[in-house]
Amino acid sequence: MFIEIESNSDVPIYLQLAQQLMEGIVRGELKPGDSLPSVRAFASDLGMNMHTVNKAYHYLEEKELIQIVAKSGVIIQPNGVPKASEEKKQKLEAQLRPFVTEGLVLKLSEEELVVIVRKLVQKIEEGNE
Amino acid sequence: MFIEIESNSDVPIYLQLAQQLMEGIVRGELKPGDSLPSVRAFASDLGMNMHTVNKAYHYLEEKELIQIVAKSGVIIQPNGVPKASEEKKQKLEAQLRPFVTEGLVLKLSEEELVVIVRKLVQKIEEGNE
DNA sequence: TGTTTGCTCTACTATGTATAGAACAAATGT
DNA sequence: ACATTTGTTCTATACATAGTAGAGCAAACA
Repeated sequence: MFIEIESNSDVPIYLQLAQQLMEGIVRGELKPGDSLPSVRAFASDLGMNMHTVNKAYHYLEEKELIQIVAKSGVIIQPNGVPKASEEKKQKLEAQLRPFVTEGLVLKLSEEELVVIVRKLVQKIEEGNE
Repeated sequence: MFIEIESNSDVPIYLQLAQQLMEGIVRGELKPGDSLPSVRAFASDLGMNMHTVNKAYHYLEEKELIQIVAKSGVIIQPNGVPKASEEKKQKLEAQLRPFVTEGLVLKLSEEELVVIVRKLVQKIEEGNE
């Protein structure tokens, strides 16, 4: 599991970390039950602060993707991630809306937008870029 | 053109405003050459600060969707919006990536994600919700 | 000529991000 | 049993963004 953080990005580094861990889960590099590094060890590895890793972990815990066991460690959700509820799908749709709007205003067609999504799915599942 | 701002949203209100104006452009409610309200009048209408409207306008100007003519007013890009360059498409793809990841980690299939995007295109073009 | 326009300036508050160091109590490893 | 490691909690600092507020400017407009 290779983590790359862009310190110049406008995306907070705790979110970059969380997102890359999510991609690891999608790819199966991180399997249910796998343990993640301690906040101190991970922070040291990545050259960031303990609290920043902690924030990423809690972000993933809120999404029920990992389990944080106090004074013990952090593991990937052992039972696997349940499929998105209708509510979560709607939240995702709402979050997606501004970007679809941006595409449309830049004269991209529905098909072009679909192609972008399909390409992204491939990239994420294969671990490209 | 109806604008609705959610003050409880985690999306900054200047962005909410800019996004809804973009949807207006997509729908053709705002046509090239149309003028937008002055920052003061709009702010008064929407119950927000002049500077917040100003920020939304400059956000849209950076995207070349409107033209701000100092001491005169603001108009929708008169020549229409040029189609997205390859660079802009890639930027959009990068912005979309975390949300596609989120969908995949919640066990949504590629097809389900595509359906969400198609639904969104319809909603935005028809002005639903 | 008086009003409206976007622009600029300072100012203040609130929130989020990131880092830093310290201490705590429970789980873990030996 | 003991020392280490664990996530948690606390205080602190620094910086950026968001939002509001009020004032003044010079040019465009009617």
